[in-house]
Parts: sequence; structure tokens; C-alpha cells
Amino acid sequence: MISTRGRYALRVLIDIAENSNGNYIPLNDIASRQDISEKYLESILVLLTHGNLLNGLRGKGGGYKLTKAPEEYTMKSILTITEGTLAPVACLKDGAEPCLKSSSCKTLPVWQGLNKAITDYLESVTLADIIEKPDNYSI
Amino acid sequence: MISTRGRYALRVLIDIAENSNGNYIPLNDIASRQDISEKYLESILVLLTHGNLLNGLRGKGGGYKLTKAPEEYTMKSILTITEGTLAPVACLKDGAEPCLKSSSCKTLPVWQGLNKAITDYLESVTLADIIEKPDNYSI
DNA sequence: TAATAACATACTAAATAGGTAGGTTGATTT
DNA sequence: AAATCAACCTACCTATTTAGTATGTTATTA
Repeated sequence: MISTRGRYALRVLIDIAENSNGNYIPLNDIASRQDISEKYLESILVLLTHGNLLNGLRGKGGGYKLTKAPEEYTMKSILTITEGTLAPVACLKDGAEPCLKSSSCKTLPVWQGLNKAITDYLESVTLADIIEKPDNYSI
Repeated sequence: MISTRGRYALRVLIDIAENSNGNYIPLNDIASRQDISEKYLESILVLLTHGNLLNGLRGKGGGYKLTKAPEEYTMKSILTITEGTLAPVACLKDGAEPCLKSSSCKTLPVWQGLNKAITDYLESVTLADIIEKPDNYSI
């Protein structure tokens, strides 16, 4: 299950992508628009700025903005930063010590297949696919 | 992440499928072969018997056996019983109260897509795909 | 009736999730 | 230079879940 950290992170990025026009957006604005506790949101934005998904600026006029184009934010990159890992089992985590039984492990291929299914999907979707596309046509 | 409950359950089912020949296999045997605490394993087998994936028989000569053919055990059915739900977000759980914001929720399609990717994969793999296939040929 | 083995209930320690509280640093405006 | 604003940082808290352990009770068979 994806925790609130990951889900809120996604909502925040959508919010910033849709409401910023290159400007910094204060956490305050985001929190009230998204109806999420300011303080809790803060702890999530720390992860996103440390992971270089957001740029933070202090002081008056400060806030957060995206560091790159929406097309460059894959769902996988967003969720990996907030959830830590998306691997369904510990032995498939990045940098996991190789399991001694891996060659005889009958369940490993299943977990690898599941991991690939999840990863492939999450890499195929970007923030650009999700945000409001202003439709420039009438009737 | 799949918990030990789900991982052990899968190992148990593989173990029974490979070692039973229609006989009941006592938990004791499985626990020692799989090197899992007997008592903890017991709590997992309760889930599997209640979920009709295993048949338990008490007393001497008792133990557990499969209730159906290995082809009929999808990974999804096994993991759903042990993990409770595989839905990546609460609003996609079976029997979840419909979310009021679902029509305007921009993140919902992403979670639905992820859910489908996971579900499709786990339904495509069965216990029969995993167990040892005795190869009846020589050199 | 003795041994066997599933079934049932209760408890525990450690980790994680989801938050809250308060203070500090840096940028901007007055 | 001072006041304000807003990100940043550290520490704490509560409830739930995970991964077990312990102690029985019931049903079956030799």
C-alpha cells in the first residue's frame, strides 16, 4: 500500500505544476488548497527537496517550485523518494545484500516479475500525463 | 511490500504441492523443511484453511493438503488471503465506500492503472508455474 | 487411552505511520 | 536596521501493524 507520504507528494506536485507559473508557491497555499496539515506536509516536502524534485526558497516571496519539466517526473521517481523503496520483497531492494539462496529460490522469479510489472507501469506515467491540460478550443 | 505472511504462505503451498502425494502433511514437517517457526506458521495456515486454500485434518496422520489443483491457485488468491488487500490505495479496496471526490480526483487513474498492473500480473501466475516439474527424461 | 496434530486465544517487543510542537535560519520589504 | 515571512531543522507523541511466543483445547487414530 502506498502511504499518505507518497499520495500527498503526488498531490503536491500536481498542485505546484498547475498553480505555479514559474513562481515559488508557499507551503501554506498548497496545504490549504489540498487540505493537508501544514506541519505534516512540511516533512514530506523535505523529502522532495532533498531528492531534487522541488526547489525551496526561504523568506518573503519564497516557497517551492518544480526543478524540471513535468514530463521528467515519472511516478516511479516520485514514489521511490517518498516511500523509500517499491520492491515487493527485501531481497529486491536497491543495494540489498545478494541472497545466498537466490539460485534455488522458487519464489524469486515471481517477485521479480511483480517488481517489473510495478516498475514498468510507474515509469510509463509522468506528472505531465496527470496535470490539467488547458484545452484551447471551444464548443 | 509483501509481508512474511504472504511470502511464507507461498513457500508453504509450494512445499505441500511438491511433497504431498494426496497425503496430509503435518505442519511440523513443513516448518522444519522451510525453517520457519512452527507457532508462527500455524497462524498463517489458519488463514489459508479459512480461505479454503488448504484442508486441515487433526490427529495422528493429520496435517494439511491442497484443496484444488496447483493450476487453480493464482498468486493473487494466495496473497489476497494473507495480505488482506493488494490495492495500492484504500479507495480501491474491495467494498470500499465510494470516494466523493473520485470524479475530480486526478490521481485516481494512476492508482487504478497501478492496481491493474499488479492484479493482471498476479492473476497470470499460478502455483503450477512455480512448483518443481519432475522431468521424465534422461540425458 | 495415549499419542498426535490441528485449532484457539492471549500476550509481547519492535517497527512504522501519521502526525504535533517549537525553535532557527535566511530572504524580502518597510 | 527592523519586522515579517516562509523554509528548514530537531524532537517528540500515539495508534497500528508486524512478527513472533506461550499456553492451552479439541479431534483423530493406533
